[in-house]
Amino acid sequence: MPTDTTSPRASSGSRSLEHPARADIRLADVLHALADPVRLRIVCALAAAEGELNCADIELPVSKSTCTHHFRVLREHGVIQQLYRGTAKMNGLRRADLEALFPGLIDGVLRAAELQAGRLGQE
Amino acid sequence: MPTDTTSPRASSGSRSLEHPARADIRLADVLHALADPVRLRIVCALAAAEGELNCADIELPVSKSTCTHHFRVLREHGVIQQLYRGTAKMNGLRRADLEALFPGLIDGVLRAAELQAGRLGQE
DNA sequence: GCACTCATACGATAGGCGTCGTAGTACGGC
DNA sequence: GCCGTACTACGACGCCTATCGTATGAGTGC
Repeated sequence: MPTDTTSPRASSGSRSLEHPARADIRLADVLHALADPVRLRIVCALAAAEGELNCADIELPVSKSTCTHHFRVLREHGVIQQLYRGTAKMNGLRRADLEALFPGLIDGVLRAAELQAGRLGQE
Repeated sequence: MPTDTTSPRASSGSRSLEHPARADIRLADVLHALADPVRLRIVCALAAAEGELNCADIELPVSKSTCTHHFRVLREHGVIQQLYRGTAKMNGLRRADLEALFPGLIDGVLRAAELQAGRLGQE
């Protein structure tokens, strides 16, 4: 990054990432973000954790690069928030924003995912 | 249809279309089906109509072919049901199936779509 | 300072999807 | 029987996306 000489304090765990504002989150985008099995799994894990999770804390059947890609999709579509903390990147659901925009939607999806997992698991 | 001599009553509105069984409907597929603005519009219109709608009864900003494509996606992913009635094809939401599989999900999505429409409309 | 780890960026690839136009098929009415 | 209407099938096009491997940057600990 040759041109970035303007921010000398870019370190100390504050490499910041772009997130859409609450008002810019679109339903179709959120649904699209949730429509991938891998991402659905990520969201379920984050919801279950209730707190923040390291990227590597979620076991996924894809490579590291692909994992990064999915996290980015979720972030850019307003589903999760990410921030750096030292060497790790913590991820969390944007529950409050999503609930404000689409009340009940996320819980419905999470519940549906659980139900389906149970159904498919024991059949 | 040269080989179809087995069903003498194939007319009278019974060209039948393939629908997935309730047990074969997957959450990710449903979300994917709903993740397109055009399809979201179709689903909202069908939900508002409460009954069955002709394909052409829903105004869409796409060509006829594309329209057919979107209806097919919705049907093959288990979101709507379609059946021929004479020259027209009637469409209806598979509310009961979806509600049984993913309780509250569809209503959540529909409500979210309404809220967003209101928000975007008057801003 | 150096090595290690975490995560990213970039390039490449293959497949899917949304879009359209055109040609074709099924029904119903004249 | 013929035509108009409603929808479909098929092929094409461009874009987006999921996937990967490799190279790179940021931070931690020795």
